[in-house]
Parts: sequence; C-alpha cells; structure tokens
Amino acid sequence: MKNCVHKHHKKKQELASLTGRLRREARKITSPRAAILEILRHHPHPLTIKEIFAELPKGGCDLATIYRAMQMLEKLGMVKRFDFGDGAARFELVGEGEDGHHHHLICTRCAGVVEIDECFPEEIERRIASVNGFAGVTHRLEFFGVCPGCQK
Amino acid sequence: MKNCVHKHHKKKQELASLTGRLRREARKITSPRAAILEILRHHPHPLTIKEIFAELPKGGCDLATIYRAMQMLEKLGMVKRFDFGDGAARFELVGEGEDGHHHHLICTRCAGVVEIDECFPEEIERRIASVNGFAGVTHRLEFFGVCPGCQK
DNA sequence: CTTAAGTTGCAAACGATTTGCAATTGAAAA
DNA sequence: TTTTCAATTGCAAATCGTTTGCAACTTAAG
Ligand SMILES: [Mn+2]
Ligand SMILES: [Mn+2]
Ligand SMILES: [Zn+2]
Ligand SMILES: [Zn+2]
Repeated sequence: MKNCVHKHHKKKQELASLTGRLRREARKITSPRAAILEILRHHPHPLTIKEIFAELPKGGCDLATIYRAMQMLEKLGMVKRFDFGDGAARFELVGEGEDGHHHHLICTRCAGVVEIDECFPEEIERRIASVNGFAGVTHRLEFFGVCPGCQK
Repeated sequence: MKNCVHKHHKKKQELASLTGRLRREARKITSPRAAILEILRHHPHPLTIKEIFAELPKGGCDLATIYRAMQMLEKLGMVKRFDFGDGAARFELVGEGEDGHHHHLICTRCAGVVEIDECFPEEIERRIASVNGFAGVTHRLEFFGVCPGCQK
C-alpha cells in the first residue's frame, strides 16, 4: 500500500464515535441526527443543507431540522462551516480534538472541490495582527479557478 | 510631508473621472448614480447596500436602485464586491485600470475594518494551481480578530 | 411504564437580493 | 431648444437561504 502524502485524506470517523460525542454533550441521538452524521461522514467535501437533504433516505427529515442540527453540531465543534461565496453555507465533519481549519480550491465552472493543505503563512498573519494591534487573528480563505475537466 | 508607506492609501478618485468612466460605457449619469459614487469615493472601506442607503441625502433613491447600480458598477469593474461572511455584500471603489484585489482585517466585536496590503504568496498559489491542474486561480481572503479598542 | 426535557414538522417570519412593470428621465437626434 | 426613445427608477411582489414559534412526538431517565 502506497504511502499517503495528502494530509487531507483524513480517515472516515466511526458513527459510534460521533454519536458518542453527542451523548457526552447531553444531546439526544435521534434518527435525523444519525442520518445526517452518516451522510457527512461519507463525504470528503463540505455539503450544503440542500445536498444533505437530497442524500437523506426517503422520508428524510425536515429542512429546518437539518438547519438546527448543523447549528448544534457547529456549536459543539463537530462540523465546520464554510462559505464559498454562493450564498449557501457548507458543512464538513471535524475530527475529534481538531479545529477543522483548512481551505478549498473550487472550480468556478462545475463547482468541483479540492481539499487544500496549504494555509496562509503563520508569520505573515502574526505580523498583520501585531502591526494592527489585533488579537486572536484567523482567516477565511478559499481558492477559485477552472478545473482540468472544465478547461474546454 | 511624510512619505506614505501604506499601499492602501489610494487617492480619492475624482467624481468627474468616475462619471467619465460611466459615460464611456454608454451608461447614463443619473442622480442616484452620482450620489452613490459620491458616497463610495469618500469611504476607504467597503460599504454595504444599507450603509450606502443610509448615507444617501434625504429623499435618496430606492434600495433596488442601489442594488442595480452596484451590479452594474461591478460588471464595469468600477467597484469590487467583498464578503465578510455576515450575509451582506460590501462594495469598494476600484481605481481605473486596477483590479481591486486586496484583503481586510475585520474586528469580530465592533466590525471595524483595516485595509490589508499583504496577499496570499503568489508562488504557493501557483503551486496549488499546477498541482491540481487548475487554471486562472485566484483567492478570496479576509482576516478576523479583535481590534485594539475592543480588547477590554 | 411513566415522565419530562429535548426534538421535530410545519408554517410563518426574516433579511438580503432580485425582478416585473409602468412612470420617469438622460442625452442623442432633429 | 424641443423631440424622442431607450435606459433607468420606484414600488411592490417574488426569491432564496435561514430562522423561529408552537404543538405533537421521542429519547433517555427513573
Ligand atoms: Mn474541506
Ligand atoms: Mn478594502
Ligand atoms: Zn470544473
Ligand atoms: Zn473592534
């Protein structure tokens, strides 16, 4: 088996581990929540609410339930919210203990997504923070371009 | 007079130069448009539609007119649209010939904005593009933190 | 099994942005 | 200048993603 050189090939989290995190936070493991987590853990890229809704088994739950679930999961730090600038929030599972900070490269033609390992250079960010006297500085960063398949 | 070391201290554009650009593009110089440009050219940071609306002289124009004006100005490359992730688009004038690409540092407490000169390192972006076979790659990047005044 | 707090479905409410349309206006043409 | 007409505006209604109130329903305890 070849060695994996991509940091973003994060291992799929066990559903039991996810529900365990929920239980520990005194949250109920409901069927909508289990279904949502099940969908998220099978997807490597951030999903919109509608995408999650679409993947839900027949008779899935209400859209409002997904919105509420994502809010809660975000508050617990179990999912990370991303903004690709198209008006719809996207969510990706975050491994236990991790903060989920990372970036994406998005195809402006087909909306395809690539997980990116690079981050904005720490020392430059530190300089930006100190020069302006800001504390607790982070950043939101996404790349856009045309993927190989979409280049005519 | 001291030398200016901040690239973002861009000079205020003349209203005549702005209307000239409009005229050249076969757009009418209407009173709402002149008022909007006048407001934009007096502000160093991106403004939301509501902020522009609020600064409009009494009996200003309709919100829809501002939305339409910003769409047009953006298409002509006269303003650049920014997204601070709070659901409201922000617009900043772009100098003639420039593309307006730059970033901001936003205070998560008071929403104060600082114009940032730094950009994501070109060679890293180029590497991200080539590694993934993407063409025409750019990025959207904003920094967030707590400004000096808001640090208790 | 009983129970109470936590959750859900559904519909209404929201906030930002867009759009249809009739009335108005800027600026080219006469 | 005055005429003329496409471009533009105001207003209201429509969209879209997201949130919220509330009554009915579950989950996890006890
Ligand atoms: Mn990702
Ligand atoms: Mn700016
Ligand atoms: Zn593509
Ligand atoms: Zn502040």
